Amino acid sequence: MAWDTEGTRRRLKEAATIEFAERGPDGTTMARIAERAGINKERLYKYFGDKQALFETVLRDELDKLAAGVDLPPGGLADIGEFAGRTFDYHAAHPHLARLLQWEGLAGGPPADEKNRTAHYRDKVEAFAAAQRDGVLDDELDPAHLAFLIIALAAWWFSVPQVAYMLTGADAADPAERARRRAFVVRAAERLALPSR
Amino acid sequence: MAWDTEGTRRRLKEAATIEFAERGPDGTTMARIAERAGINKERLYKYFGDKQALFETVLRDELDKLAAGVDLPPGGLADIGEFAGRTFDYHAAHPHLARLLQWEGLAGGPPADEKNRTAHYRDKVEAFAAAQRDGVLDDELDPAHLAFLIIALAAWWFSVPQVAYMLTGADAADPAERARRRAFVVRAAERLALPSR
DNA sequence: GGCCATTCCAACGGCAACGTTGCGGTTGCG
DNA sequence: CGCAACCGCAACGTTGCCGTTGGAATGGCC
Repeated sequence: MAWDTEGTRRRLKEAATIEFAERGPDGTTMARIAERAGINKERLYKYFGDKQALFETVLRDELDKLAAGVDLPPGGLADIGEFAGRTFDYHAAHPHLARLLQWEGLAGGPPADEKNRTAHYRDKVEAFAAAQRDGVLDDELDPAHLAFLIIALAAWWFSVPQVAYMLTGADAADPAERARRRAFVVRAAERLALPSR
Repeated sequence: MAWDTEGTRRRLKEAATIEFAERGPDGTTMARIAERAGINKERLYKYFGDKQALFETVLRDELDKLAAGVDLPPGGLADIGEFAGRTFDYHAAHPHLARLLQWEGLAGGPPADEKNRTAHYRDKVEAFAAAQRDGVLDDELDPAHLAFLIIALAAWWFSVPQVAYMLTGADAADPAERARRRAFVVRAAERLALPSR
């Protein structure tokens, strides 16, 4: 077998992503990550340093993927409902992310990769503000707060799934229910952000 | 000093609530809880059994307090904005609760005290449905989904505070910012749920 | 072949946490 | 008074994890 250091690194990181998302930083053990990856534990330390550093690497990577994975819809923010729907879809397809973000929020401490993320969010807020100036979004709303709550509509389902289950009585894994939830998110975003009719 | 078994029980539970909310089930140690309460660790086991049982007791208690703490506003659900605002206020005043709910959600597993909570939520959904029949809320929206997202508007801030900070650039502890956020939540709930103008 | 980087493996020391136990002292109560 | 329940304290055995280390095997490269 040829050397494949990049593959080893990737396999370790994927295993770490799954384990961290599932059990959180405290509940995860380095031994389990290595076991899942089928690679010796000692490699983890050579590649990523200690557990804290590994967690931050994982989180940063997943955030990069999110930024790359949710584009603005064709119509731009005028199609705010579709933007919210796509964010919902991304979370549904990548449940890791919401969980990692929550572990981070619960851990307290300063956010990982703060500078890049802040810059990214500033761009997003600016896009909302521009859409307001263009009149496609209601301009009476603070753009940062608005962007934050649009994300809330899409992400909250995955944040407290047990509450969603008890309220709706429906299984989140059921495609029909997921479609209903997505449609609701789309309409909610439109009612929230579009100019008053 | 007279016996005060109810007092020691309460002090242990309060300490456990703080520790669990802060560090989560995994990060919390029984010794720390006992230390915070100023009571010997051994008492914890006599009163509450093991760590898992203690966590469930704490969570159930906090949920009871929430149910008792957020009433409907005077105008009922016609004043949907105020209802959302009060939910926001409750979370701001009791940051424990949102954190405990998240730890529970992340832990997976079946929800604690499921039967009572489901019944409670069913009542809430029924109240939303009744308000729709009365025409004070838009009747095109599924009441369970609507109730869920109204909660999202109020609670999301406390779920990922690090994201709120990076997006708004404002300190959540600042009273002015909190007032702005609350006002925004009120308006958002109204736009979401009131009949189309 | 000679050299080096990568990988695996097994084991280690150190430490922190869980849950339990034994014992002596204290309080209520019949 | 006598007994049972409550409480504090210290220590215990066990388990599990972290992060490291020494050594050996393997694959690439000159």
